[in-house]
Amino acid sequence: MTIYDIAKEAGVAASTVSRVINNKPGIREETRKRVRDLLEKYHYTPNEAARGLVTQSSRSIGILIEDIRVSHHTESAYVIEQAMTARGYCCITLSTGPEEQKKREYVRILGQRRVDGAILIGSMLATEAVKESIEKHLKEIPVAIVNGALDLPNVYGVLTDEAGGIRSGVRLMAGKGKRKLAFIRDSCSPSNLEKENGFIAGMLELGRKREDLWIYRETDGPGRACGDKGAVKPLRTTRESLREGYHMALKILEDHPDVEGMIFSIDLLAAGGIQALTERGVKVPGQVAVMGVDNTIYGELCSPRLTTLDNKLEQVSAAASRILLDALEGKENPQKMMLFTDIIEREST
Amino acid sequence: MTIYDIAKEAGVAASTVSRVINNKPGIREETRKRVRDLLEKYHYTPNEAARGLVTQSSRSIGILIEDIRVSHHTESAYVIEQAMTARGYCCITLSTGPEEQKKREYVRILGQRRVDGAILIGSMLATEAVKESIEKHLKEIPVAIVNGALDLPNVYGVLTDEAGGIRSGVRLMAGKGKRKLAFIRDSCSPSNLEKENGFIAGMLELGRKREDLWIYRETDGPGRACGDKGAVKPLRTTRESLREGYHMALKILEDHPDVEGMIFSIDLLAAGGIQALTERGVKVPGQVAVMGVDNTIYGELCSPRLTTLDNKLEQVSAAASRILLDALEGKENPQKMMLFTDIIEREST
DNA sequence: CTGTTAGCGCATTCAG
DNA sequence: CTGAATGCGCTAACAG
Repeated sequence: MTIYDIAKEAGVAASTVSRVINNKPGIREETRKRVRDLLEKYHYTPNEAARGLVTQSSRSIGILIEDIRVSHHTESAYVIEQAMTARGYCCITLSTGPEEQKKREYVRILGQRRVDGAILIGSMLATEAVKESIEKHLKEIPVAIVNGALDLPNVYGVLTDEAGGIRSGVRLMAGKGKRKLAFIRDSCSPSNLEKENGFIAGMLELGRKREDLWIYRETDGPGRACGDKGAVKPLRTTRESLREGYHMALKILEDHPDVEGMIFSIDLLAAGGIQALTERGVKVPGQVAVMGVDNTIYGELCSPRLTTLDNKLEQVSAAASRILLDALEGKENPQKMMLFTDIIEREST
Repeated sequence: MTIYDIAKEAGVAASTVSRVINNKPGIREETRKRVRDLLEKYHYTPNEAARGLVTQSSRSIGILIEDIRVSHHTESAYVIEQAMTARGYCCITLSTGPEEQKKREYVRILGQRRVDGAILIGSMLATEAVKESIEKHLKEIPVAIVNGALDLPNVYGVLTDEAGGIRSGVRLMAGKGKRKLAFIRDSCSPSNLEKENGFIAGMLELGRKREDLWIYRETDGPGRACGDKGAVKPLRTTRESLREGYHMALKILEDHPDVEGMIFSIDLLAAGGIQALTERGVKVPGQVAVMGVDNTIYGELCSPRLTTLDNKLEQVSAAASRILLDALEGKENPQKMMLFTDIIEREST
């Protein structure tokens, strides 16, 4: 069913049908009704591809996400999708996985679909490979990054002060007499490196020496340094993260039996850590205080309930959506902005 | 950058460029190389909209999901997206929300985008409104439903035996001497009604009378019966579900202090229930056994760890993807199939 | 107020 | 082996 079929049956020209569909003025009410009735009768819906070809706009935006199963990324995608759908845009969501080559390829696919704009969720997507691919394939359209930034004229970055937040976390623990702290992070995303920097800054403030800090990076496997080109890390499921946190906590307990606090880069790791500590009979927070990041539901499920750094992902996502929509309408915004984090204090500190 | 631009610079016709792009035979290797180099030079990527217009295929499939934030739906979307992307299909994912009108509309949007196939995630999408909309807008393409079914010639349903699973759960509890059981469900999705039926069947087996069963349906709000047309339930966040489980457990404890077991329709509610029981000093599972459904990570986070009905969502999703891909290639499959559930027994029973 | 014409970018005939 | 012509379904000038 095309506008020509409708036009023929209505006894008008295709352009008239088009005008009716798009609510353009200058059609006699009688004609309009006749066409409308046929449209309804055949459940006609315009072909977006054809429409996009002539209007040079797909009315769609692309969302790139490293792993759709990570709950805080999903929350972000939800906020963005709601905002975009409300404005008539369709969202093409692609899970890239951790491989740089795939990230590159998926940026290209968005270009191929001629999306009107794109949003990248998570700092793991703010890589050199992605940057190059954006320059090649998404040069003409606005791109926003949630919790990341890339130095390109058409790319907007919305960040949060995670470093400052973690430093506050260190102070919080220190204020409770916990000064022997460990920091544990999973991947080496820019965001996690920021958190690590915050930890270092906080510990330096406490008078600790840089080389004595207890910083645990997740095992990247043998012979693969973090940031190694071509290092293909498989995607980790939530269950694996939980277990990883569990083992990390045990390892720290072994290395430093006098540890007084653990700050994990994400809630899920922290939840695993709490499970390990509890199982070992270590009191949380009496003996060891624990803190996570992201303010996810995981922190409310474990017991004791987890103190966490709320990095305002929802607000960041909303900001990124708004900035993208603004850009789509020609409105300008600063290329880079930062929101501030909050510590949600619960029972684990 | 179009094939014409490339063609002009290469000194060939557009059709030659098209042949090179699509790896068609019958081009001199020399010409092919010349064109390839230009394609590479300009980072050319064919316009999918134009291509789709002539090939009558968008190489995309639509995914409808009620709420992308619900973790087991997201897991499902992930599996599907992986399967589809591997075959060169793009996924257009839309969160419908609970309103029937929106579900209807989003089916139409998929039609408008001329998706080659569609997958609906969750039994909440197997409604009359969706059925009508599919008949209007997706009549020609294959549709698969994850954990649901709809009686339409082009719609495939993949279900799990949740009723049987819950009945087994009842037996499991009875086997441990817990015979005074309550069932609690959140929404009135077909899937939840199935679970309720399983509970009823199990309790009847235990010799209980149908009218004496302790079945708690979530408060739909004043004056809104479950299944009420036009009842607009707001989407509930995971946090609200957790709290709801908490309050439900308290209410049951009040109504029936002698309760010995609680079966919740989803893990998250059960996790909230466990929190309430623990807070009240009720031993789990000593005094009250608890069970959830979905085998999500939530069940591994709460303590004691939750016994749950694994409804094999991942397998169901994989099956739905495969069936859709088969249909896209003209291969036939039964219209309706069922997988079987397993109980994962942990500490709460 | 409505019809005619052209063209969006591409794949696919059919000639040559 | 390659080019010219056609049309996918639609919108947007431009006429009338």
